[in-house]
Amino acid sequence: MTIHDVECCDTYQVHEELVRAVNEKMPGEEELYDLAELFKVFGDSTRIRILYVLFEAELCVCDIAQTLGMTQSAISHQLRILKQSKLVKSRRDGKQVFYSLADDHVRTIIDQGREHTEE
Amino acid sequence: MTIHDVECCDTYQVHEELVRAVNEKMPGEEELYDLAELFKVFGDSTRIRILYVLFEAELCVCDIAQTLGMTQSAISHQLRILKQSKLVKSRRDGKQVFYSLADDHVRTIIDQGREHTEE
DNA sequence: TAAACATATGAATAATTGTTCATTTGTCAT
DNA sequence: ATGACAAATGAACAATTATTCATATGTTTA
Repeated sequence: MTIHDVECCDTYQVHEELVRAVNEKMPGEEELYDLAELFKVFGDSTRIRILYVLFEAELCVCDIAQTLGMTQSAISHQLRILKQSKLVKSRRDGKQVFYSLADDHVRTIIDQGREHTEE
Repeated sequence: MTIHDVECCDTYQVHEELVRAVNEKMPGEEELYDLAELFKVFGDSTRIRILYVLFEAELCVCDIAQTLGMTQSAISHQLRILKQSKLVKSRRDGKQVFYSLADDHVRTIIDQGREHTEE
């Protein structure tokens, strides 16, 4: 019985090895937070729809809004969140700002999610 | 100019092909909703921590609660959400209920998320 | 410089969500 | 059956969040 053992379910069990393995592989608090934040970004259907649109082409805010039938403001707010998470990048061309996917993780993550939901 | 064209950014542009491609590849409303729901589940650090614990072993509710230093009720509520999303499965053994990962999508999705956040 | 347009942003509101507390349900041992 | 323990659940509260509206910023053209 060591200090790492856990009293649980009214019986003493030797959890030492488990607790060590978990602590070893569990990301630190900050990374866990960042990870949850990232998935939160995918956890909104408006943002997912924006990403699906950007799968097809680089588009300005106005085009995205029109394609999805939402207001410019709503889309702009969501694009800011997507950009902060580095899922999309932007490029200004005159009055317009064009958005595109930042990298291929976006597709992979969404594809994995779809694989899961389709089962 | 067809009915599918979009007036946007004060100029008429031919978006017909784009709109068609988007509509073709964009999942239906229900699947988009399910997809967002799935990612929402990953969008909470408590649930991610639970999944990391289950990466190591099948555990009862009480063990998970002790390992994470949270109440049985809080963990139970979250396990219900994880189970509804088919990310974990459960097995009763006497008074205890043991939880484990439902499939390997969980690891893949979390790994992809980590890859993105670590860049 | 002024007007017009595209985008960004702040405040407000409604809706959603995680945790706690109290209680219930299910199972085992006596 | 009764008491004890593990887990599940409902209600309540605090915190977070998506959209709307109004307005500000940045860019181009006249």
